[in-house]
Amino acid sequence: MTASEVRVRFAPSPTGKLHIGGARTAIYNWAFARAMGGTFVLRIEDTDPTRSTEENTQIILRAMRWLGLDWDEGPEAGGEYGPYTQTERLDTYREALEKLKAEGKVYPCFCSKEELDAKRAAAEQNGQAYSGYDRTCRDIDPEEAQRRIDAGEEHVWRLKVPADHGPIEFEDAVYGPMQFPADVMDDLILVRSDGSPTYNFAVVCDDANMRITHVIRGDDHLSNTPRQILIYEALGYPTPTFAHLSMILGGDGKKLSKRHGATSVEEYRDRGYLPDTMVNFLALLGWSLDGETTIIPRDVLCREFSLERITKKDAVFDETKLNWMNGQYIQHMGASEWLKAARSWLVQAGATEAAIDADPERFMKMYALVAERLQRFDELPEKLAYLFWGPEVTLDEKSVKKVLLKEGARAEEALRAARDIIADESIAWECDPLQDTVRGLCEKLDMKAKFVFQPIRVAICGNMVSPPLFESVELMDRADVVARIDTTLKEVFGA
RNA sequence: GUCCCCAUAGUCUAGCGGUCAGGACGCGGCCCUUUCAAGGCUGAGACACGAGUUCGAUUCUCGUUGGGGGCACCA
Repeated sequence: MTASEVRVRFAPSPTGKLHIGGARTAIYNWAFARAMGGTFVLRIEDTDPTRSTEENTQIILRAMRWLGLDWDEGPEAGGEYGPYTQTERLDTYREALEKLKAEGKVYPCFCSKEELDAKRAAAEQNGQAYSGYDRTCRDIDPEEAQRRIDAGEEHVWRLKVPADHGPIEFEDAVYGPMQFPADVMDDLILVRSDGSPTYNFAVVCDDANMRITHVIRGDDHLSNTPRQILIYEALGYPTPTFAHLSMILGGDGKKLSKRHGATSVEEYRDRGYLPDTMVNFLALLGWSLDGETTIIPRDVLCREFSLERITKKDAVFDETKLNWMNGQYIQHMGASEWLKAARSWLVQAGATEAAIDADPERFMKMYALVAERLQRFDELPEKLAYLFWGPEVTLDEKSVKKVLLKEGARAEEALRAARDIIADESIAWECDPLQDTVRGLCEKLDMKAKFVFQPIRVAICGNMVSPPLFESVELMDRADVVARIDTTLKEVFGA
């Protein structure tokens, strides 16, 4: 490893599913690592035992894999800086604490959470700003402190922020120069009374020990950064480059939450969005290639991604555009890829697994029917169900009225003539010959194509709106199609 | 309350002192057409406001307004 190698990490806490915002953070880290020829580390931050679960960890890993965000180091992948789960790194935090104790950079604090809450509440009552911990325990005599610890008194360990510390400055790769007055930094807790590390402490230890060079994370951590820099300084570690990402908001401009509908990656997967779509779309929420290009395949993203082109502004997650983009990806994915992705939805439409396995060619032809008509795969079952009706047909009442029963139209006449063409075994059971013959029929009857094709469509597909007619017919069984027309003729016109 | 951040059409964005303020989604119209789509052409639509700096501000500075985030023994 060279000293200049880029190392980034995505560090979700397994307290829920992989959120849209988290996914984008992951994508940026991943894309940046790839673009820089660096290393992408995945780390599980499970120091909150009350909210972290193994199940959530698995859900997150699954979502990452589904998105195609492969990590070079992390759970299951291993790596020389492991383990990659915080609860397995507790000894490293203990070590760091011991080091700080030895150097007198931390002190035990015996104030209870209740006391502190009360102080905070009182300050707010009096209309005063609560300016952090009042440092009551900072000046307790070390020997007395040790006596109280030995006596088993409950305590946390706080960072002794140097009294003469000037403003904390750093250069954010997205926001530019940042400056925070040091006096607003209180002596934050590093280790809880149960001995577990707090988030800020654990992150700094891990990022330093894992040699992370660029911390790319959500905007909500911007105010945490000066605190963390204080910890880096106390520990004597070099600070990484920070890059903070603006938030992703819901349509109402508020933070994305359950109220806005789907918020997790797996929900989007279940509604029939493609991973390529999600990566492309999320990448563009706060980053642009050139301001012009909107379809950006992952290999291009991995080549061109740069921190410089990340936006500072919060972005609203607009599902309309996501739908459009997914449609674009479906349109260009090709038949065999499509069949893989569409499989479960085809089964919902009425196909059987066995039928798909027996004749994949036939099913791949269905791609042409919907390639330009699908935005999400969950639209597929309804759109293609008619292909699997066999000899049955379910007639849409409105379509029957408008197309077959419209006054003055010669729908019945056209349909009966078409029925004989379709039933004619001498005409090959293929789209073109069938379609051409029906076109000829239009001329013979001196009717506009529309008035001939639409009745046929309704009789076979049950609806005046459907994918291309004879391309569909070709994929069905001749006897079935004829049976459907006969049924329609009987139900609509009698006889 | 306090600290920090942000501000180009409904949405995602380009712009980095002089542009007809560009692209994409969505919306309207036209073309194509056996339906629906897709596609092509086309139209409407934006620099939050107010002061500066400057020959000239969307762009630089300050303020106002609006929005967002942090201020935990959560991450």
